[in-house]
Amino acid sequence: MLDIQLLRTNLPFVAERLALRGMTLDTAAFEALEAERKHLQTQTQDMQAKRNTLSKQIGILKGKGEDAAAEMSEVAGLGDALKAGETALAELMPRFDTFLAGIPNLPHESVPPGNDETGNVEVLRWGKPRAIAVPRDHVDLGTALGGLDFDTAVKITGSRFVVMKGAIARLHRALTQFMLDLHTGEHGYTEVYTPYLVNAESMFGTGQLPKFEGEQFMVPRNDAGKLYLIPTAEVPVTNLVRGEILALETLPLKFVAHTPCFRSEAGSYGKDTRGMIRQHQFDKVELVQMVRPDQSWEALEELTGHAETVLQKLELPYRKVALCSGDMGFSAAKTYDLEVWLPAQNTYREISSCSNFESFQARRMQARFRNEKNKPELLHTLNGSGLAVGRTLVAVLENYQRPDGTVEVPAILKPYMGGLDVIAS
RNA sequence: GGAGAGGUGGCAGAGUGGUCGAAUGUACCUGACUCGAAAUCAGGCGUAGGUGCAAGCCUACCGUGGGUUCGAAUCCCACCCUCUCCGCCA
Repeated sequence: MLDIQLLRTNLPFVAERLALRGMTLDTAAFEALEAERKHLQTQTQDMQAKRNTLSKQIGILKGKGEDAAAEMSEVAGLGDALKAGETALAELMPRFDTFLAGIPNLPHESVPPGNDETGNVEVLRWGKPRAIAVPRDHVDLGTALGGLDFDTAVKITGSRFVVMKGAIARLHRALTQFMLDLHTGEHGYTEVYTPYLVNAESMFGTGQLPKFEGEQFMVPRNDAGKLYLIPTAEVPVTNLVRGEILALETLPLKFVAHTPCFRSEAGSYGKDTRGMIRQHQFDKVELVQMVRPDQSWEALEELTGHAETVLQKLELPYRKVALCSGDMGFSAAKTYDLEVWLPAQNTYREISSCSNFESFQARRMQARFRNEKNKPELLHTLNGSGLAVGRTLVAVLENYQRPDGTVEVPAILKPYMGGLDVIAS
């Protein structure tokens, strides 16, 4: 959520930055809402103040045993207008809030302008793709090795799920373990285990609600609420600090969590229908930081570097891309994507997305810290995949394949694989 | 699933219709005393929003949502959550 004061004081600036995202801010609608709000609020608050004063006088008079009829009739005269004002305000504010909650974050100055993914800017390339004469894709490799089974997943659930077996299931677990150990051991993150079902407030806090409810798996629960399967660990982990006021010396907070992620709309456009690239359920190791505002840009570079380290240690070629203004997610001020080399697709594919949200999520969550002046101030939040485990598995299978269809185990993973060198059927 | 207790400020804990945004304690901040510290004493100390150049003033908030009333933390209704015990259970 943007700072309401920014819209009030500098609406043209906000509209201009949003236009970079391809979003047209309805400034006339905002100005109309704001005018109505201002009028209703001041008018209603004046009446409330009057009522409060009179009611206090009535209390004092009655306490002394004196007659309060004059005050009683005066406050009675307020009755209808006051109620009408309160009702109108109660009707207006949710509309105001919905309008505000539906506005995406402003892109940072350093974000390259652009309308879609073609405007993204490559920042660096790391590693050199291995020469593979006729690369097979992970579906062929994994199925032949008996470790990936899409047909059985269709039987027990439906499309866009997978069953893993044997050494490949273990490889999947090894990748997870390796990533968690790296981030906790070398990058200073604290491991957390969180719920995989969250309430609507948490989904609102990180920006998935109200705009993207259709992309979520929702679980009906009771009349008062429903729960959502997390689309990313970002949701429960960032919400750890929702409604909190943290002490300055506890910052920065750095958390890493391994969770499954559930996305309902993944693949609804018929993209990546084959294989594990786009699934309704996938595992991810997520990095989350809560930092002081003056340190968040430094933190984005650092956090992205932590994700890159995973790829480097796995010796997987990748490139780092700065997303352009039109391709960023709703809540982000700036995003780097890491794209891993997939030989069978002969291209780089997204495997991590690292973003600085500045105060956008913190404002929705009222997540603050006490600054040097002892005043509550909004935190900045960041997160990034470190990495998406399913896609990392795909990358390992495809990049480490051998001509005979077996797959070499990356050196760094061997301890996690019981010393296994090669995955064969 | 059954029975009971309870949700008030960072924490603890008063408050059952009227100057209550809320006593008191504790934590924290400032000052005094001290060579310094502890102890002690004095003062300060919620959040969000509105309005104003500012000082300030105003509104809302005592789990959530309704209701009664001139006036609700306090009374009524519904819901949510937490804790304890029993049952069931990985």
